[in-house]
Amino acid sequence: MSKPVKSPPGRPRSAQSHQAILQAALELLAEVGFDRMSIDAIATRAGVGKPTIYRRYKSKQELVADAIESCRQEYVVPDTGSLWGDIDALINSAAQITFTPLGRQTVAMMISTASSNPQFAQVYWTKYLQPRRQAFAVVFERAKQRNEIQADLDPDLVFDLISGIMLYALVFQATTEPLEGYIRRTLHLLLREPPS
Amino acid sequence: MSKPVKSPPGRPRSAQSHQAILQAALELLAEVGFDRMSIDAIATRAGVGKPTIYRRYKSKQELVADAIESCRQEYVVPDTGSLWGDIDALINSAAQITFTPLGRQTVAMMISTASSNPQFAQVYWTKYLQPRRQAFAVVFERAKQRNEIQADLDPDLVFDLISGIMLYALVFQATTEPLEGYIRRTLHLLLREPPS
Amino acid sequence: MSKPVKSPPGRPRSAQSHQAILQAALELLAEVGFDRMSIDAIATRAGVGKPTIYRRYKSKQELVADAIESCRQEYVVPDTGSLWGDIDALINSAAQITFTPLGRQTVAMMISTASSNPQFAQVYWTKYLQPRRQAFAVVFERAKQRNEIQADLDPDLVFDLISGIMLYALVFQATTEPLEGYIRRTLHLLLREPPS
Amino acid sequence: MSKPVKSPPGRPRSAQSHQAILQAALELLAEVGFDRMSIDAIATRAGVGKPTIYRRYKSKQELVADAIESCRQEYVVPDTGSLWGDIDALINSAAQITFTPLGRQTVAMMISTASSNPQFAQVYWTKYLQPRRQAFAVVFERAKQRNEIQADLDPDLVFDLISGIMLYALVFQATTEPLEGYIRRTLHLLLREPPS
DNA sequence: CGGTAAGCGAGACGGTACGTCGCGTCTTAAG
DNA sequence: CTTAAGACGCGACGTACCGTCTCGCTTACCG
Repeated sequence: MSKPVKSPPGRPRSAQSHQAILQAALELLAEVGFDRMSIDAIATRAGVGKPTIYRRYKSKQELVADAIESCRQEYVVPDTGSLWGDIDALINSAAQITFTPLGRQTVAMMISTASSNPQFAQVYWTKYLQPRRQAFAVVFERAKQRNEIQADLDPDLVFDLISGIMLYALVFQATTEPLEGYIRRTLHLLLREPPS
Repeated sequence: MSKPVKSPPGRPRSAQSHQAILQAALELLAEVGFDRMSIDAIATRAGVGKPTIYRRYKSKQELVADAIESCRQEYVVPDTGSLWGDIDALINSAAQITFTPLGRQTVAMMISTASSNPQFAQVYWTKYLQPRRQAFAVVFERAKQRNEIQADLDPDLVFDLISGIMLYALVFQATTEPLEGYIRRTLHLLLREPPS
Repeated sequence: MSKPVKSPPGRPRSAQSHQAILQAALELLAEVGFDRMSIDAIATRAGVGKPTIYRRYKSKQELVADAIESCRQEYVVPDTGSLWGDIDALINSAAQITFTPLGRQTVAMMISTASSNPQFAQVYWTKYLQPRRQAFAVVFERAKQRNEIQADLDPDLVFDLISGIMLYALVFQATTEPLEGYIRRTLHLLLREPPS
Repeated sequence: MSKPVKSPPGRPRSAQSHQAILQAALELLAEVGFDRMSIDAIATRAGVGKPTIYRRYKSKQELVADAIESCRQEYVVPDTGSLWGDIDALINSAAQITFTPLGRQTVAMMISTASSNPQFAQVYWTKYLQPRRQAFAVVFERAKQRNEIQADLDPDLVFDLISGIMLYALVFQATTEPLEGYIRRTLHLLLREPPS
């Protein structure tokens, strides 16, 4: 059989260009940051025309949001059998994503965009934080069943506190103590355990 | 002995222009935000030539940093006689500064600048957060003497957690519950009191 | 063999913009003169962005040179049947071009540019003076055949003298006698006729 | 009666600064030309403040005019005993002044300024050309008395023609034959002598 | 001889124009 | 009908000079 698919004239590169654009955007985001990254540069590096980008995204923010979104890895709720094991896994996972040049840029862009363009923060919240918050709730539920923590402890509040302190450490990186200890001390305080 | 500092030759820089520039920068920052604010617009509103701005600041960030810096008001440690009274005063003070268009822009700019220009975050930390952290320690010390809280509670950790949660709320403003209650619940949790 | 000239890729430059730029440049040149004419003003009047101008011309001089070049009209050798008739036609033609605001600006720019940018004068010479010089030679040849002038009179030298005196009158306009009489007296002298 | 003019109160203007300004102006005029020469550069090179320049001259043109004026050397009517000897002396004198970078700039500036600022050309005419025109008339008068030329030859017209042709040659330097021969041929033609 | 008024170098001032860069859109030719 | 290429109108950028002004200091004269 010869090719029966007579696809509409000329769209074969679509996926390829798409990937090249996202790749170039991510590279440049990590290299020079959001502000200094130009659409022209992305197009050139991706070997793509500017309209090809604008056909897909209305703005730089949209493009970058999608680029960041595209490289999110599979997310699984850890289940190591103990509360602290699960927590370590969650924190490591978050730290690996956040405390890199790309992660910093992501957060920076999101924050600086947030006031003028709240839906961008919304996207980040929904796509990224929400699942982790729910995962955290699952971890907490298991811990409660194991009697590792009190039954009335609000997992969302704890999660938000941890997220906040990570954000805080991200911003004032050089001026605060190492992040790990910070988070550990916080959790011990919240869980009413003596620091180990 | 006379002062060793000699006034430099030439016409001194106009303090009046300086003020006008800072004023215009703050106004525009609050009105349109950092990104949409042009140096031309600042110069025009301040009734000043562009070079007069560039003579003082190498970049928009430097200018805005100085503008923000210039409008920090006097800071006093509250002493209402009770822990929660003091805390309310501190939180209100922080909220008044942070949860305004100008405050949001300040934080946004600071964060987006932080990775490429860490000393900017450093300045914010030193000039703004540090004093409040110390004030918080004083308030805690008084509360401990009144036996309102446990003696081993680390005020810095609590302060950083509160700061973090405020930052978090600032970024994800629309997606979380109202800030006040959030902070109150957090503090009750940390201070091991039942929510009132 | 096919044409070796390939049309370059991308959107071609707009002939419409090109015309508008030249038109605006000529207008402003005549209105305010070369020095007081800004590229911004040209762009605005032409309804065109500044980069569109700079894409075509590296400097104001280049632009103006092209603008002037673009409005050179068709040139025909006069043939009135008598030497003086032809000469009158030539001089009138030259005067109409030169002794106008635009003409003055043209010559002024050319001269002030000449030392730093000799090829500009070269262009003017080749495109404008050369044809007239040749026309003058033709007129002279006809006059010689009619025995109106001596056979050994060098038309180029006479032409250059006339051109020189016109230039001289252009520069020192207010301080010399009216041009027409000047040129007439000169020609009578050169042609060894008594002034009529 | 002694001088009724009272010297004005206050510190008199420094002759030294004056000289330095003129010197710097001439150097820069020859080096970079009128347009690319900035008052700032003149002030810096002269080791002088800008107001010191503006106190003396209202504009760049005025300054440059004075600078050029200041370096005019003594002018004497040649009297070699023969017409052609005198003419050679006059032409050499003119050529020495005109066909140098500084001379070209002078003429260029004058011409480009002439239309917007005719009095500048007027100054050049009065201070520079007028004396030479008169000298030329004297030389002609002597030649007529020696019967070297016809009595009815108008020295002013001849002078203007020579001036014009020199101007012409200055502008179209590269495109015409060497100046000397040109002028000689012209004169022979005007004086009705066969070219020697 | 001491006051004083103008000149001095330096350089900041409000402006204007410069030439460049990036935006997001439009227009080609090629496939 | 999409692509790569690239020109378009727009507008902000940061720089260079303009001509004026304000400093703190001479410097020469005049009372």
